[in-house]
Amino acid sequence: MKILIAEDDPRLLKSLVHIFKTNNYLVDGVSNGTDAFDYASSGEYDGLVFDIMMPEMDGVSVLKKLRCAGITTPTLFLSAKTEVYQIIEGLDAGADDYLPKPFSINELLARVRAMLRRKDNFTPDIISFGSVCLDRSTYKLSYEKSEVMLSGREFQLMEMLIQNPGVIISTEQFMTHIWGWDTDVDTSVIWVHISNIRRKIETLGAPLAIKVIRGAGYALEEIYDN
Amino acid sequence: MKILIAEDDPRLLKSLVHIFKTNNYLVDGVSNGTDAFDYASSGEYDGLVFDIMMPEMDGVSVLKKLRCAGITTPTLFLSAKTEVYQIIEGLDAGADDYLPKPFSINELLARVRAMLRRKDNFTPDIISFGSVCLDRSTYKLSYEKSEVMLSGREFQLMEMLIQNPGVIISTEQFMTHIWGWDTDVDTSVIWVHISNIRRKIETLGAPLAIKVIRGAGYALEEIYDN
DNA sequence: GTATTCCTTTAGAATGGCTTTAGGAATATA
DNA sequence: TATATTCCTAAAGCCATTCTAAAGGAATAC
Repeated sequence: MKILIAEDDPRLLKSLVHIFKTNNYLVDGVSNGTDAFDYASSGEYDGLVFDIMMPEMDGVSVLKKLRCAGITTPTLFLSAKTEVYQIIEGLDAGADDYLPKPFSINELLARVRAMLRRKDNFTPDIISFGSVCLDRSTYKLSYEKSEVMLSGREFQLMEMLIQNPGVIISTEQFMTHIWGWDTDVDTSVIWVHISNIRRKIETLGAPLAIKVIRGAGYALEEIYDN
Repeated sequence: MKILIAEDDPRLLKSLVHIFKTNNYLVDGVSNGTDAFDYASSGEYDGLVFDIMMPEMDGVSVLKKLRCAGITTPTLFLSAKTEVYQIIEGLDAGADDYLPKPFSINELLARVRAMLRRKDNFTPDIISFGSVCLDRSTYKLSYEKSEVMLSGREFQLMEMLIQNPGVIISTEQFMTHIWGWDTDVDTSVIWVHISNIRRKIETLGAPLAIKVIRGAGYALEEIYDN
C-alpha cells in the first residue's frame, strides 16, 4: 500500500513518514500544497493523509482540485481542533475521514487502515484461506488453537497470497507490490522469506502449503489428509 | 520485444537505448515528435516510450495522431513532475502508464515489462476448448470435477493450442513463440512435452485430443463418444 | 515390400530456479 | 548501552523441470 503524507511541520512529517514506513507502507512525504497536488494527481497512491494548514495551498483546496481532476484516492485530513469549518468543507469536498490534532499514532494507523479497507472492497481485518486465518492488525497467522507471529515482510507476502487464493503470484508481482517499482532489492529475498514463512506454517501444523511453480511464481494450496 | 524510444535530450536518449538493449529489447531511438510518429506508425513496435516535451511535436500529440491512425501500441510517457495536465491529457489519449522524471532505471524497466505484459491480460483468466478449461492463474487444466497441474512449458504449449482452437500450429510456431527466435533447443522437445501433456489429459479423462498432422503440426480436437 | 521420414515414448542427464543456512547491517527494544 | 529482531546478501547445494538421446511405431514414399 502506498500513501502520500502532506504536512508542513517538518518534524511531524518526518515522524509520520517513519511511522508509516515501519508499518510496511510505501510512503512519500511532501510539505506544501503544490507538491501535494503534483504527487497525488499521479493517481498512484492508495491513500492520502493531508494536513489542512499548508503553505502555498491548503489541504482542502488541494483535495478539491484533485477531485476535479478525477482523482478519487481516499483522503484523511489532519487538523487543529479550531479548524472546524475547514473540516466540514473538506468532508464535503470528498474527504473520507479526519483526525483532530493531537492524535494517537494507533488511532491514525487504525483509521488509515479502515479508510483503505473501505476502498478495497470492504476486505475484513481477518482474512482466511481454508482453515487458516491471517489477522491484519496483529500480523498473526492462526490455525485452530495455535498461532504464529509473522514479521512485516512475511505478513505482506502472506497477505498477497491469501488475497489471491490458489492464484500464482510472480516474483515480479511481489516485488512491485511490496517493495515498490523502484527497488534495488534482489529477487532472492522473496525466496528467503518464503522459506521462513514455510517453517512457521510447519510449526502451526496447518494443512497449508506455499507451492512453487517454477518459472511462474508461488501459490497457496490446501493439503488434504491421506 | 521491440520498442521505440522518443526523447529529445541526446544523452538521456543514448542511455535509454543502451539500457534497453542490454535488457534484450530491440530498440529504436528518435529525438523529435515527427520521427516518433513516422517510426511508430509502422506498427512494428510492441511498446512505445515517449518524452512529453519534444521538438516539432509533443508526445501527447504524437500519441493522439497514432491512436487516430489506428495504432494501439501500448505507450508509456516520461514527463517532468510539473507537466500534470499533459500527463492527464496523455492518459486520456490512450497512454498506458507514465513515469515522472527523474526516475530510476529499475522502475522504468519494471513498468515497461508490466505494460507489455498487460497486453495479453485482456484475454480472460480461464480459456476453454469444448468442456476442458485452462486456468491461466493457476496453470490447472480441468474437466468436470477433475483437474491436473501443468508445468510451465506444458502450460505454454497448451495455452497456444487452446487460444487457436482446432487450428494447426507448427513446431516452428511453437518454437519462436515459446522458446524465442534464437533458441538452440532441438525441435524434438516439443514432441516430449506433447507426449507428457497427452498423458495428463488421459488422467483427466477429458474428451480431448492433441492431433498430429504429419509435416504440419498439432491441433486440438474434440473426441465424440461412439 | 521395404526404405524413409516423421512422430511417440521412455529413460536418464543437465540445467538453473529454488531452498536453505549463515552472517552482517540496520533498526527496534530493554 | 546491551540485546533482540528483522531484513537483506551471499553462497552451497538440491531437485523438478526441461532437455537430450535413443529405441521403437506409424504413416508415407518409392
